[in-house]
Amino acid sequence: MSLSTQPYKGVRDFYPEDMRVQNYIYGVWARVCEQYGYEQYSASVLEYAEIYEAKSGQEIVDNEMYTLVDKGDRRVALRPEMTPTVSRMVAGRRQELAYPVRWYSIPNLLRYERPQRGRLREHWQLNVDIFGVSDTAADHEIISVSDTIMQAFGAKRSMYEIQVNSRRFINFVLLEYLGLDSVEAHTISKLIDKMKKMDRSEFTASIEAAINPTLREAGIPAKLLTLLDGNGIESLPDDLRNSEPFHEITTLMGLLGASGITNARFDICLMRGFDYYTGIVFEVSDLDPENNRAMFGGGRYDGLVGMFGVEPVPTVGFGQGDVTMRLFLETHGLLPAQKPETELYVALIGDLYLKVQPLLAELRIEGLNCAVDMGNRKLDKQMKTAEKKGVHYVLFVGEDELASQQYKLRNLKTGEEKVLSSARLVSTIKDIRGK
RNA sequence: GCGAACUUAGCUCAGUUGGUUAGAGCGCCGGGUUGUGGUUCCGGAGGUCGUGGGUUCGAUCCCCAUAGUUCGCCCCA
Repeated sequence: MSLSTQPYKGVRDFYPEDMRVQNYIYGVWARVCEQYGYEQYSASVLEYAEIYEAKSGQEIVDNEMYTLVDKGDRRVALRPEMTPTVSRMVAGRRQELAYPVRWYSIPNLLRYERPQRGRLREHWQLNVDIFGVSDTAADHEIISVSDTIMQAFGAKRSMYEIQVNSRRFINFVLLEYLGLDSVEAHTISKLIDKMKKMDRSEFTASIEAAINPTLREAGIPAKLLTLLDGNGIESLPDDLRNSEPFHEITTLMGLLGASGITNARFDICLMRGFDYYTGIVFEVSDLDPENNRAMFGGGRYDGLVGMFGVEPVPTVGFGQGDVTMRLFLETHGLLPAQKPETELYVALIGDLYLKVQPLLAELRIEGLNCAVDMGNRKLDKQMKTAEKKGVHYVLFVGEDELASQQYKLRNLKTGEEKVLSSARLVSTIKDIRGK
């Protein structure tokens, strides 16, 4: 039987050219996070299955989680998200950490799903969280980080939009303002979440069906629909706009405006999938009609750390997946060409593998990444290899060059050749690096 | 988990209304005599037509199953 060369369903192989793109994305993520003072952490892909059962969306736990039983009968999961892990880690050291704790990580996450465009079974997801701050400033900083990341990737404000809402506000609207009970409110919030995908009559009917007859006759469904159809803060009734739960939205929008984030807007229909959000939620969407989708998002989840039996720690965070980010960059032509790490390919004229070693060592100590050809091959083959690898420079080394210590350097892009000493060679390539 | 489309060479795809040795372009390998690639010329390798069954004298083509990919639902990054 011959083995398949395909990777497991829904996961990717990263060949060197793919890895360059991944590293570019990870690099932008890490740089922006560190600019804001976030520190990197990591953890194992294996977790006790229980920690997801308390708080992740039930759908994920029931149908999409990779679980196994180990030899000690422990129920183990391959993590489907990072938030429970980081909450566990913070809970474990809650007394010794210096708050506010600002942490980021780029873990791989696994979910047993049907693979589709922008959605695989394994992806790498930037997770950025700030712990210990109840103030809206933390919500503002988290959204600023995600916006700065978009800017760092070269996105224009016309390419994406940031929707903002608040779970606390939505609960106030559904429970206090409309008078629903908590079961109805939960059903309604799930319906609102998929409103844009349903057709209008189906949505209206579902809303009516989810509300008890007394309230239905009191005109509550119509009141709700009017709210949902409203556009932005201005269309909200005064008693909602002036309500206490809405204050944090007003404050947050003010902070975002002051930061020059002009493409943020309040959206009463934004819900987010996870049940653990307790306050502000936000989502970043691609505005390109070719790729019109929610790319990533996050929000406040003040209750999660407390699930580990300790005092609660207020938290805001977001997660951004590599697959959707890459789709965004490709859709908008923002992915820069990636250069290979190897800068110099050393072609040997004659059986000089041993004799060239001192030169290679010198070049490497000086900081050049150089690969040497092997097997005493014909020169045209050696050059073809360099060209195919995308290496920009070839250095020709034969007996004469080793004797004179003057080497011929060829720029494969331009065809230009120079005869240089090793020191000049190093400075020549270093000069061009930045360009 | 549900519905649909697709799967022919390394890649992108033709093709056979079921019939002897299945094609193209690009790529790959070798050569054009010994120190120069990306252009050009010559030659070559490579496919049990996704896999497993069935129908048939005969299947890459028809039927069934299965795997993978893609699209939608669900859910979400």
